[in-house]
Amino acid sequence: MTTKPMLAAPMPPDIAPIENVPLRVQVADRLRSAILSGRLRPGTGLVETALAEQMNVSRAPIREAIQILENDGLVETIAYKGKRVKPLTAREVAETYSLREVFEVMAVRRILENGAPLDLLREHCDAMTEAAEADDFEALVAADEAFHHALIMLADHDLLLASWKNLYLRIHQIMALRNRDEHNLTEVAGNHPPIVQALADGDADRAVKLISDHTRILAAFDPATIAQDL
Amino acid sequence: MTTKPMLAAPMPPDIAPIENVPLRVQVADRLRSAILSGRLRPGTGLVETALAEQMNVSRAPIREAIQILENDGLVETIAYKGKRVKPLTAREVAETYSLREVFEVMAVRRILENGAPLDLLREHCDAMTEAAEADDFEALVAADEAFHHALIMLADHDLLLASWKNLYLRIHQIMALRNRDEHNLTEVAGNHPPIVQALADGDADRAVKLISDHTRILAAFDPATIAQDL
DNA sequence: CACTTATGGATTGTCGACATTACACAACAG
DNA sequence: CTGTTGTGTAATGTCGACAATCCATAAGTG
Repeated sequence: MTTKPMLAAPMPPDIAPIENVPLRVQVADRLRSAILSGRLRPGTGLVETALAEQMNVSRAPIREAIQILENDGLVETIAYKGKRVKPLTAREVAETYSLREVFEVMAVRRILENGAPLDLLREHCDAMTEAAEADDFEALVAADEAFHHALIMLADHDLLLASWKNLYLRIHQIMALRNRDEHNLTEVAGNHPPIVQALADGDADRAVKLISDHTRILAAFDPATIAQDL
Repeated sequence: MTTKPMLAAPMPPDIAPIENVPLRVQVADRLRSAILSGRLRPGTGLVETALAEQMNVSRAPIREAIQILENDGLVETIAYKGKRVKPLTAREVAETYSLREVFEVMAVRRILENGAPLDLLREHCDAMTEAAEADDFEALVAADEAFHHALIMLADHDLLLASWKNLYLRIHQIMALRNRDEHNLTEVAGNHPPIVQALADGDADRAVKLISDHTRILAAFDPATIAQDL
C-alpha cells in the first residue's frame, strides 16, 4: 500500500537543491526584467525568431515566455503581425495607481480587523529613512516596495497578494521609465511612518486616508514622460 | 489568378467576416467553458496528449491554451508532473468574493463621482425580477452578471474591468458547482433595485453598504459543497 | 497618372519527433 | 518483513521544419 510514500528520511538528501527551471521561465524572467528595468521600452517589437537565436533556444520556449508576459499584461500580441511591449498610455498609468490605492486600502482595513503585527513595517520604514538620508534612490525604491509588499502580506489574503504583485509589475515599469528627479526622496520616506502609527493606533480612517494620499502623490506624473502611442 | 471576386465597392467584400481565431484560443475557449460550467471539476487532470488527440490538434496549441487558462487562474501546472483544474479551497472562494466586493465598491464610488447614466442598470434589474418571478435560475444568473458587468463598465476603468472579468471567471465556476437551491431567487433579484436607487440619490454610503451586503450574501456558502483538496 | 492586382518577404501558427524528468512498481538485500 | 535500489512508463519540456497569414512594394491596366 503505497498510497502516500512516507519517507523515513524527511530530509532532502541532495546537496544541490537545483530547482529545475524550465527554459520558458528563464526566458520570461529575462524579458520581464528587461521590460521592468526600462531597457525594453513600451512599443518595442518582440520577434520570436530573433529572440530565439539571441538566447540560443528554440522558438517554443520563447513563445510560451512571451505568453507569460502577456498574462502579466506587459506584452501584447497581434495575430500574424507581431508582438510588442505593451504601450503605456497616460490613462493606464492613472488606472494602475488608482487600483493600487484600492488594494492598499483593502489591506489596511484587513490588517486592522485581524490585528497583524507591525514590526516588519517599522523595519522597512527605517530602511527607507536611511535610504532617503543617503540620497540612495535604488535603495529607497527597494525599501518602498518591501514596505508595501509587507503591507499586502499582512492582510493575509492570497488573492489580493497575487493581484497586487501583478499590478506592481507595471508600477515597477512606470518608475523605471520615470525621471527619478520627479521624486522627493525625503517626502516619500516620510509618508510611511504615519501610516504605521495610524495602524498602531487602530485608527482606520486616518490610516486609509494616509495610504490613499500617499498613493495619489506617487500617481502624480508627467504623462509625456512615459506615455507612448506606439 | 485569384478567384477572389473583384468588387468595386470599398466595402469589406467578404460576406463572412470570419475572424481568424487561432487554434489555441478555440481550445482555450472550449476548456474554459467546460471548467466554468462545472463539467471539468476542480482537481481534474489535464493531459496534453489526450486533449490533443481528442480535439485533433497538435500539442502546441493545447499547451498554449492551457497556459492561457493558467493565466486565468483556472488551471495550475506542476512541472513534469501534470496539469489540472485548480482545486477550489474554501479560503479561495471567500477571498474571491471579498475581492469582488472591493471591486464593486470601487465601481460604485467612481460611478457617483463621474455621474454615469443608470438606465442600463435599471433594465437589468427588471430582467432579474422577471427571471425571479418565472423561477428561471439560468436567466437570473445571466441578468445578474449583466447587471454587475454594467456596473463595472460604468465605472469607466479598463483595468478594473479586466480584473473584474478575470475574477468573475471564478465566480462563474463557483456558482456552477453550487447547488442552485442555496439561492433565494427573489431575494437576490430584490437586492439590486435599492442599489440603483441609492446611486440615483447620490448616496455613496448607502450604495456602498448595499453592494457590500449583497456580495457578502452571495459569498455565504457551504464550503463542503465545492471545496476540494484534490 | 490613378487605381487595381500580383508578388515577395517577414512573422506568427501549427505540427510531429525527440529529450528530460518524475513517479510507481518490481526486484532484491538485510 | 522492512527498507533500498533499479527500471519502466507516462507525462511534460524542447526542438526544427513547414504552413498560413499579413504587409509593403512593385507590376500592370484603364
